[in-house]
Amino acid sequence: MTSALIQTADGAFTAHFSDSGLAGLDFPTGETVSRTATKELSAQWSSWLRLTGRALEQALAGKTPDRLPPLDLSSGTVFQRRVWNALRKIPSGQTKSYAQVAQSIDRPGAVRAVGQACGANPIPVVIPCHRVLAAGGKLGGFSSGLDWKRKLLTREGTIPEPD
DNA sequence: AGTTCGGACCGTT
DNA sequence: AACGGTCCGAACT
Repeated sequence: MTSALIQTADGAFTAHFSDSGLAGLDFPTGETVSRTATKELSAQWSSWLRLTGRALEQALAGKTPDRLPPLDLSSGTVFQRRVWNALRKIPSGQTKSYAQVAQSIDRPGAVRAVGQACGANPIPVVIPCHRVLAAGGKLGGFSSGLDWKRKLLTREGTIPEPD
């Protein structure tokens, strides 16, 4: 497992890689993060890092990444992975409510649990947890800050309701 | 139209 | 046993 910084116009994201792929992505924070120098990364990791960087840039621009590194979602429970998979099927420019996501994975009653699972998403932006809104088009929550949620949605052409 | 409240729902710690 | 990135209906303002 290693971590590396990805510079973007929106700040420095931190990507975490396991042996099987991209395992985590952190929003920019002020803190300095321990990282492995890019030149020391294995060929595999630096290749994934490039793919992640490209994908992230595109996603931040509101586009759908044309290619992704392999994702390592093994940290999640079965239920969570099911939710995350459902999230990946929401195209840019579209949104779903927590209830709709719950239905799409055949657990109509697990609305709140879906919310939890979204919050546990290890790879935000790339796995578009921001495209899930509360009922009635209201913004709902976002663990890493509603500003991000608004910003991402706006770039995708989705006009978020004021509140 | 907007708000507040209460209960029901389900996976996770 | 308690907590959520929820939802819905009821009862208010």
